[in-house]
Amino acid sequence: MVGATRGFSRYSNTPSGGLPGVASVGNPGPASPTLLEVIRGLAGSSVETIERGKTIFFPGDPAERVYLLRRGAVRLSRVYESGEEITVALLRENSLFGVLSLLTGQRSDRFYHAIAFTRVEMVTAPATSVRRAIEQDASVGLLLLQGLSSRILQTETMIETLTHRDMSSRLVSFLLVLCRDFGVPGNEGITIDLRLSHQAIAEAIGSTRVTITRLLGDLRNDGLVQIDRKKITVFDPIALAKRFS
Amino acid sequence: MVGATRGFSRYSNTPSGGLPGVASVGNPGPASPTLLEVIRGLAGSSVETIERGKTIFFPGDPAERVYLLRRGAVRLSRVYESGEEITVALLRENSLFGVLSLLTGQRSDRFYHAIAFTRVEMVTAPATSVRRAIEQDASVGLLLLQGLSSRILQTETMIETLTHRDMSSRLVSFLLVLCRDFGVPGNEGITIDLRLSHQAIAEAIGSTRVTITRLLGDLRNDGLVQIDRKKITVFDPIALAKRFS
DNA sequence: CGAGCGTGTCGGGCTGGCTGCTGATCCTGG
DNA sequence: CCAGGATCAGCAGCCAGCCCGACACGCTCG
Repeated sequence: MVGATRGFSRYSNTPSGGLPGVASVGNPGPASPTLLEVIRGLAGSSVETIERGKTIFFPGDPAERVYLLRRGAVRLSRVYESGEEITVALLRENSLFGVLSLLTGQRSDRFYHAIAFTRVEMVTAPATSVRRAIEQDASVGLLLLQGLSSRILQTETMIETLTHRDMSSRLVSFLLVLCRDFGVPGNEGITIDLRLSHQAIAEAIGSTRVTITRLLGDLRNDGLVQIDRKKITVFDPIALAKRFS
Repeated sequence: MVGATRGFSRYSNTPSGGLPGVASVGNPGPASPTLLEVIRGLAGSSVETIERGKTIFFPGDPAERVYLLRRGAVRLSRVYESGEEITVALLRENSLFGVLSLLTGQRSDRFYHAIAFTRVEMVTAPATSVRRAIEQDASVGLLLLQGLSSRILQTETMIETLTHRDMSSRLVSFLLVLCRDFGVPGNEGITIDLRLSHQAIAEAIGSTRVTITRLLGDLRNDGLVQIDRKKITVFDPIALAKRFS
């Protein structure tokens, strides 16, 4: 009951995928340029294509560029010496990342590992150019601000997901987040446009591969989701949301 | 071993409390104004003092103001119909919140509950004024951007905390975060300047009151922390970090 | 076509959530 | 300043959810 309302409101608030007003960061209006266009126009900017699985930056690399994801998904993760790896964020299109470099002028190094989770197209520019551009054209600052606000809201949603006590709720909540960020509507539900291994899901929600296999199996047996070649289709997000315990 | 290095590096990176360059958002230099001064100067801004436990905004309230926390701590939480409440963020001084209102012009409502966790002093201004100010003076945009970047890093640290699988690690990690954000050094360690009930901790890390009581008791018995009138003192953060499992 | 990764399954063991209760501490109003 | 209520802390016992380790099978991509 509780969970149902919870999940329902989350989903129903996002008919076009996103928190109210959040998804549309990239198109502030017909007249003004988009964030993408702005960044592409900066000194030292470049457009890059990265293959699935390749690293964008390593922990320890100097943080001097800002990135805007144009197409695909990027995984930000923390790697431990044990080899264990946890996912801190799965970035969707139009997400801004590498913002560490925007902080006070002093040098700092990346502490996350950014890898292309799918084939990725992104635009990148030196932080110094970005700062200069803001000083010259205030609307750039506003665009960036909107981009970052959107990131904060996404991250907070993820925190909500992670504070669920039982894994089943966590998984369901995570799937709904993925629908919001990576879902493409089809005639039999929403398909999450990512090739997700159970291991990858486990690393994102703090569980283990075996548990994810079991829980996903349960959801499938109950006719709530379908999995085909690592792509998950959620038949009915509202029904799925009822699975909150 | 793994955990030791992990915790150590986190703490040793933050001698003055904060990620590198993160804490100093409020003072970009002697010449330029601080974010605080800027916001206070905006049309429609006000300085407010809120007593511990009072609400700053409710879910459902229209999101039209931006807040900068000047003194004290604010808890952002999600309330469910069951009465259960989870903490999405514990904001420290100089944190910017209410950023939802900065997103695209369209109306939107708050979906979190913001309450004063301690007695709070904050500065607030209408989002429209903020937007106008950015257009007039680009350095305002830069300051806000730094504020938000800092928030993102904090939030991501919290996600890291929450993906630890065992509660003991989660608690330890959370205590270290609190030391970073609310710690005041004393002659026998770092004291977290918040009156935290076990329930409050549980709501922040997705556990239960009873478990927190037990784990905190263990830490105390092992001489790692001390608790006096709900204030927690961490004797040696580095030793505490060794408690990661 | 073979190697490697990903998926599905089983059992054993333990962590941690849940319930119920008691005593301590804090807060408030008379 | 005290009394009484409310919140908080601590303890124990029960039970299940989930981690761990191990193994077999299937898919996929070189």
